[in-house]
Amino acid sequence: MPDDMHQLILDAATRRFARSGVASASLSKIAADVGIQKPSLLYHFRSKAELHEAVIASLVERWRERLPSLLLAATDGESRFEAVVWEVVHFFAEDPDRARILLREMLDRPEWFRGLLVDQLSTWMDVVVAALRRGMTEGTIRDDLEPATAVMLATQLLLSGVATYDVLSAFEPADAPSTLETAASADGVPDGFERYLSQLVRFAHAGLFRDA
Amino acid sequence: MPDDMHQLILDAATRRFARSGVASASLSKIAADVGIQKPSLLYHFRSKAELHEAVIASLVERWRERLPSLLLAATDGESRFEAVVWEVVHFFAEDPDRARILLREMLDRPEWFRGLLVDQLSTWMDVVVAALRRGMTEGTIRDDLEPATAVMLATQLLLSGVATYDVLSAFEPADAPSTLETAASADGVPDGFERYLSQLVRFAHAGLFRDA
DNA sequence: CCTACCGATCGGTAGG
DNA sequence: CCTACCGATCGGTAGG
Repeated sequence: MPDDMHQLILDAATRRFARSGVASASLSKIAADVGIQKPSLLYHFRSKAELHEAVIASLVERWRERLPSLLLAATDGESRFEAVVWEVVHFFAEDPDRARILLREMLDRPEWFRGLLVDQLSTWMDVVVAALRRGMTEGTIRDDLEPATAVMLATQLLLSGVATYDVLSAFEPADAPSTLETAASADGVPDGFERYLSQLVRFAHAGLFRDA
Repeated sequence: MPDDMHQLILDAATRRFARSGVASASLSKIAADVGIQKPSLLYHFRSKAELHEAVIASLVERWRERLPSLLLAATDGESRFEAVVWEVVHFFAEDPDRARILLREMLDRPEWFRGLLVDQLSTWMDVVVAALRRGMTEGTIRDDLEPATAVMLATQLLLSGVATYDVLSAFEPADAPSTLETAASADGVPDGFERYLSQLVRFAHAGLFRDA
């Protein structure tokens, strides 16, 4: 883990791509982050385009690892959609750079991203839409929204809400009961961020569900 | 209007900045868009940084022009928040590049953007939050969300929903009743986009309001 | 994994 | 508004 140069480069590139964008992130700086020279980086990844693809592929792969639990959460009994929403928000919140990279790709290559969605998300979308339609006939889901559109909007809210937390928290009440501004809860997520996430989920929830 | 080179450059830069990001948009290409050479552009704007600032300032100025009607919509009687939401969504929808530029700034310079929000939006936020609190006591507004957070989330949903429409519409039903895929309604907004916008507004609405 | 180097492109300046 | 040019940095290659 600590000495797999391939993985170290991938992680550094992910960070740089997320914060500066792919075009503005230079191979020299990514190499410097892991303590090597640029030509050495280009031995592991033959071009910047290949490194870019690898970063995206790694992100997509981690999403696919999570899909089974997402589908389970979507199809089981009780509070199924709430479970899905929490799965999605945790996927982004455990590394906000994921959300930032995806948001940048949406802006940089919209048609490409659209194709990625159709390839990677169609199955998941079918399952979720079917469950939403059941919820509509049961009266738990709002029936004034196109199901697929509602899913996309809810996901976009979670994704962009996590990606831009640093900005959106500008007007958060500062009456945090924590003793340090860097106070973190058990799982390493800062207190303020966690409170924000629960509001994010509640907002997305309201977009899909009828009031209890 | 058509021969004001200063404005032509601003418009071209806005477009390039929105689609490629500031760092990746080159002054040469912006100059070429308006039919001049790069040194000629640098006569109108002394540096790329100055051009960047001018694009942002123009966007902020257009937002400030819209503020009065926003505050009116927020404080008048009946369906006040719905009017505000429509004002905001129209501000972005009439030129989605506005939303794209703002979203990129949030990713590129989060602390700077946070400061901009505090400077430019505090007054507006105070008015809207006060109105939201009244709505909570009246029972029309959901009371399980921090008002300022709810406003930020709703705005972020509208902004990022418009900015990434090309992506998020991937699963939109294609059963449009229009005769052409480029069919546009009276005000020049394509049919599919307009239907999407109304879903966007409905979703944001649900995040703020209780069910009727 | 390195040093040394390539052509292309960047933002910006000189000078007219 | 232009041509001509600057140093810096980019992605990538040669060669070891």
